[in-house]
Amino acid sequence: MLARAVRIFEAFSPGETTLSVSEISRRAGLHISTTSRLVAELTGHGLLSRGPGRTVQIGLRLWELGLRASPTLTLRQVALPFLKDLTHLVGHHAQLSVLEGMDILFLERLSAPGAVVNLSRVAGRMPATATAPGVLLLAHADPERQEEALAGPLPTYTRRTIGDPDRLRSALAEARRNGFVTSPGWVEHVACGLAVPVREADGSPVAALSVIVPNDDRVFGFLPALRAVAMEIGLVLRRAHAEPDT
Amino acid sequence: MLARAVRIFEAFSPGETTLSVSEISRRAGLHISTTSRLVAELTGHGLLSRGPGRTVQIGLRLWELGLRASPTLTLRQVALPFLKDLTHLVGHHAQLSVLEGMDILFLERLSAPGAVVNLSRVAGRMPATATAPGVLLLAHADPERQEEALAGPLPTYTRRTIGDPDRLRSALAEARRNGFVTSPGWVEHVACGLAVPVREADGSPVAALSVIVPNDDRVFGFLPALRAVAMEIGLVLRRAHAEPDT
DNA sequence: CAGCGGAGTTTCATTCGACGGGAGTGCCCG
DNA sequence: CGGGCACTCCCGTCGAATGAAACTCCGCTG
Repeated sequence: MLARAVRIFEAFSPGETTLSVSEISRRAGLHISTTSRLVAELTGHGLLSRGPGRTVQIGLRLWELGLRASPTLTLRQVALPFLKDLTHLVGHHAQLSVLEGMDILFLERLSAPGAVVNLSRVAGRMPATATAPGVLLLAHADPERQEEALAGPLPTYTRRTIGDPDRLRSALAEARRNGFVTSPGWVEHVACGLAVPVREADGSPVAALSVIVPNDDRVFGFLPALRAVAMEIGLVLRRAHAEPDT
Repeated sequence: MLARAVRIFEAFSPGETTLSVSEISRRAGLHISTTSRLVAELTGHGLLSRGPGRTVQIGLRLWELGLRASPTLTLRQVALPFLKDLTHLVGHHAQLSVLEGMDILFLERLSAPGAVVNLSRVAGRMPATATAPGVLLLAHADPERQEEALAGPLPTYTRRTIGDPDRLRSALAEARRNGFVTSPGWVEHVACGLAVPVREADGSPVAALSVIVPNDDRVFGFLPALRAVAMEIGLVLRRAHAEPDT
């Protein structure tokens, strides 16, 4: 069954890339014989692969399929050089992310040496309401999704993370008004995020461009540059959309 | 069934990232009602997603799962800054690839503006025997895999691509002797590949580092730099392997 | 060295869910 | 307006997934 296979994949987390069969069966809540059989089958398709000893890891084929045809690829490809420049400019982290359910999903993240702490990872998730790009994208999402966020739990990292619905509501309104979001100390006391939207041809935000910098009063100084880069990425994106490939 | 789901994923190619349900059913050779049901189910899991109109595309979740825990991620992450430098140095393309079956699979590819033509893509495949990194990695693979390559068909791009087993055999031997492979005009007449191995702690090559440059007599001039970079990637890789994460 | 226990795979009867024919729905185009 | 197409839904049949249990292969321990 398909759902079981997905459960198996989800047993792997960014921290633990290799697991044993019994470990998988425990995490996925599957019978061990089922797990064994499914792992064998998935391995046959290259979606999983066996490492040294009895370990199992995600297979190259899954990576290949996921990357090959995803609409994400274009976005990432287009944004990469801009992110590079941005990283140099701010001297810390630059990241590109999209909204997935109630989480923010990081498509790409570049860091300069000696940058402030940053919990995000490429292909990693964080609760949308706890991050600058998350609040920004949520502010432009369907009203129903916003309601869901307001109704749901609001996980916090520090005392400054948005913890109650009222504060979230005003943060969303402010995000729409300003066109950007800052997250001073939301995740780490010493760090501050700054996020702006990357817009498609129709004006709807498809992704967030953000930087993580030290949490001091120089944060807003990066805003103009960030906006300019986001605008440019949008431009190139629309051009790439019009005439695919190269 | 699982095999069917994989067939569906494989219906998507790098060129065509969005398909209709009937198109998928045709390519995957599945009954349309089966396809419809499976697509719906896969969409539910986020492995596929529906675009505008009735189009279907690869879902973000597949990308996420594939990227999140793959051993590839470390390799790519480590190599990325080195590839960037290399791209600047040679002024054309730099790529990182691994051997998958009889194909070479490109993990990362960076290009300088105005570079020579290059058919490769990130997450794309090419026949191993037709490329420099492919022949290099094949030369260090199990003997049985080499035999399979020698026995199998040898697809060619130009008249200079390796087309017969004898030439392949001597190319493999030469690759082992030299520790590098050049591919003058194998894929495009005007371009030449140059590939060296990236080695693990035990000395076995895990990937190939290669550049694509114009097909003239300056090709060998890049060899020392390429070797130095490959060595350094291997070094960092071993360190990252010893103490995971950061 | 025998005996234990945990991990993994294989076997097999049961049953559950996938399959695909066919009907139904909405859409485009003549 | 009516035929054709793309897609989804429904449902009886049947095949394939499931999980208990048996079996194998370790490494440990008394």
